Amino acid sequence: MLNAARPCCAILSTMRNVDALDARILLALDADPRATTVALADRLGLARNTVQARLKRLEEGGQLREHSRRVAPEALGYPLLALVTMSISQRVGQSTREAILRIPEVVELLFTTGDGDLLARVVARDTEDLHRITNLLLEAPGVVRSNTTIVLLEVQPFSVRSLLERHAGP
Amino acid sequence: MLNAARPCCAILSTMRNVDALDARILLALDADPRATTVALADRLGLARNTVQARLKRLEEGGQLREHSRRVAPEALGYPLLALVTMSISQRVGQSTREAILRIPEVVELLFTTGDGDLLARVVARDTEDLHRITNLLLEAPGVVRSNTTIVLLEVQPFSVRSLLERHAGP
DNA sequence: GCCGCATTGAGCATTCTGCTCATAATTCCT
DNA sequence: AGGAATTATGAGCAGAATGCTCAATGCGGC
Repeated sequence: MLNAARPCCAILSTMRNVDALDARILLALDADPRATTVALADRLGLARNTVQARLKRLEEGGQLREHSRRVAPEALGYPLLALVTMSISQRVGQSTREAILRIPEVVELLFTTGDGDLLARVVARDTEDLHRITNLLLEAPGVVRSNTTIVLLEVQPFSVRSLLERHAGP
Repeated sequence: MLNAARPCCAILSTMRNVDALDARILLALDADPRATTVALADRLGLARNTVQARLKRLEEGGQLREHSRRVAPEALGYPLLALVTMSISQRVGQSTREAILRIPEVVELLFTTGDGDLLARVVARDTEDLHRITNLLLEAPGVVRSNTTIVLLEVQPFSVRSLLERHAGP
């Protein structure tokens, strides 16, 4: 898991983009994730073989990410969501990120521009739990400053449906 | 889609938490998202009926979110990822969030504590595209200030696998 | 016009699903 | 400990889906 890091753009070269048909299939899957290939083909007016081949390509081609993306952290007992920006003092080696990624409550970790160098998305059981986790973060080698922002409301949880809809065409 | 907003905690009351067995099933699904129920049952040493019932409950109980969470925006032609924090001047009504959510490139929208009131996760085709989108955001009613941070590297893309592993027990 | 690529339709053996029911095994409550 | 409720298991069965192959049919680029 520690070497899951990847530059945002390097993928583009290897990764074949999804076209309008792929987008339509993914949207149909969005409406009913457990739909069978046949059901999707019916709904979209496509041949079963087409949907089957497309889906296989999407899964094998890396356009689809891991399934745990769909699991709601609340359901695991972590109703609190926070964003922690951190500044790194020294040249950041593997050690810093490894230390941070060893914390299970860190569900996402990004290098960013701007005032902070690192942004961690953290889930917690409650505020006390969050305090414990931010302390853990500050103990990671090279982390000199941290700033915690609590998420009050997920107005729109992560979703690329709007992009898919645009991609799917009219 | 506009009314997908939900308080972080209200769910907990309705939502039955996933237990260790659920977590193991979800982890197995993570390893092979297209695995059949029978295959999962075999791998986990469970009865087919058990896995079938559990999965049905997870899907129907809201513990699993939409499928498009798994789609990589890069594959749709949006290699750039940015975080835009915004300050809201007036009492923010529906109009502000609706205006923002009408922008397809906004893939996530959060109300937060701290210096900004709103945080938008935005994907873009390139920096010029990002500039266009941030201007769109500033045109939304009530948005007075914005601060854009570019994501340089996704060290760890969103994943709750570590939480699942802890939940699954030893 | 020709070639490569994707879609389509068909067929077939195997596997899976959805469903029900009855029987253990667990957990929870008193 | 006793008993009840929930959960897991095993079996069975008709119908449906899958994985696979092959041949035919578009469709765009050169």
